[in-house]
Amino acid sequence: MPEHRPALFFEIFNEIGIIEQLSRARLEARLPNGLIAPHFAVLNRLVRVQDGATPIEMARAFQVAKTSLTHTLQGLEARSLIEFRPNPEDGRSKRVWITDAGRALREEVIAALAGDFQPLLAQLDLDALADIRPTLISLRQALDSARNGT
Amino acid sequence: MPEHRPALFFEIFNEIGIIEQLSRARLEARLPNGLIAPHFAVLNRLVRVQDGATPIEMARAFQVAKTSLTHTLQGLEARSLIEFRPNPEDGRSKRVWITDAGRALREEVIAALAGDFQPLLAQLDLDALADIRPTLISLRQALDSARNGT
DNA sequence: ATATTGTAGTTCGAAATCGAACTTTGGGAG
DNA sequence: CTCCCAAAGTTCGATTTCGAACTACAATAT
Repeated sequence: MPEHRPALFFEIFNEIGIIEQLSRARLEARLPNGLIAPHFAVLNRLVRVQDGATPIEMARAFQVAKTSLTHTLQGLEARSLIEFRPNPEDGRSKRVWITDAGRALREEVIAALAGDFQPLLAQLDLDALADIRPTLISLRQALDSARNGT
Repeated sequence: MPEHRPALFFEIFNEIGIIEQLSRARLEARLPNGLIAPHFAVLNRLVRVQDGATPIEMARAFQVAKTSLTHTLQGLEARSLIEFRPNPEDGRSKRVWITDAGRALREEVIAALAGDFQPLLAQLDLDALADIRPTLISLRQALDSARNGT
């Protein structure tokens, strides 16, 4: 059987797809009203990576169309979870800042999720979970760099 | 620092989310016209798991709303990649069968993807990739069973 | 200086997804 | 047999996502 290797890729990507779907469903179950995963991803990135980022930077980081991000940001701004300020260095662009309400919401959601994941700790081998992290990072980097032609 | 563990979950889910996005983009780059990942997922399941499955079975397997699957199946049927037949055992339901054209398309896409992933083989440790498979399966199962109250 | 080309962001129309409501059929309870 | 509730699937309206076209500003070339 010469084609074991492609099958491995498919199986891994298949499992990853299912896990993504289930974990996203859990996240969205903890978000209020009309907020979904992409809204949370924006708040999270502003806190963890860069507050004051431009929309185009985030669209590239998330690999989504910039029009999709426009819509997501409008939803967050309408709820006063972020605010826009002009970019003094470039008249074309804005910068996005998280508000106190945005920070508070993010904290609440993370606390709720930590509780949700508590039962999983009993079922899972945490060392094994920690062990797969470097391989996932390598896989992500390989997919990401190949996208740019490396 | 008492809160290392939740952070591990978040990092893992974050990497998995990015990998899912990048791999989905690669798949969709190989699909014709108006077909996207969910269409391919249906063809794949009919071949690998069960040809002649009912729509409701697939909706549950994919964890999507049944209305979404209705729409996906309509797109596949319009292109003659699947066909519906009545279910003799239950007048309410249909059964879904893949056509020869559907099988052929799936084969072509898989062959193209195998070529796309070829360069990744050089960058990745395949043994490490094989090693994370059982842990991913455990994680998926833990998320899945907890959904049903286990 | 001025013209050309490129970039940030929005608007618009099409397709995808979902929840709610509805239709049709199955499976009991009496 | 009839009535009632559950399940399979569709339709409908709202939200999300995307690509194409557009506006406004920046950067570069000549």
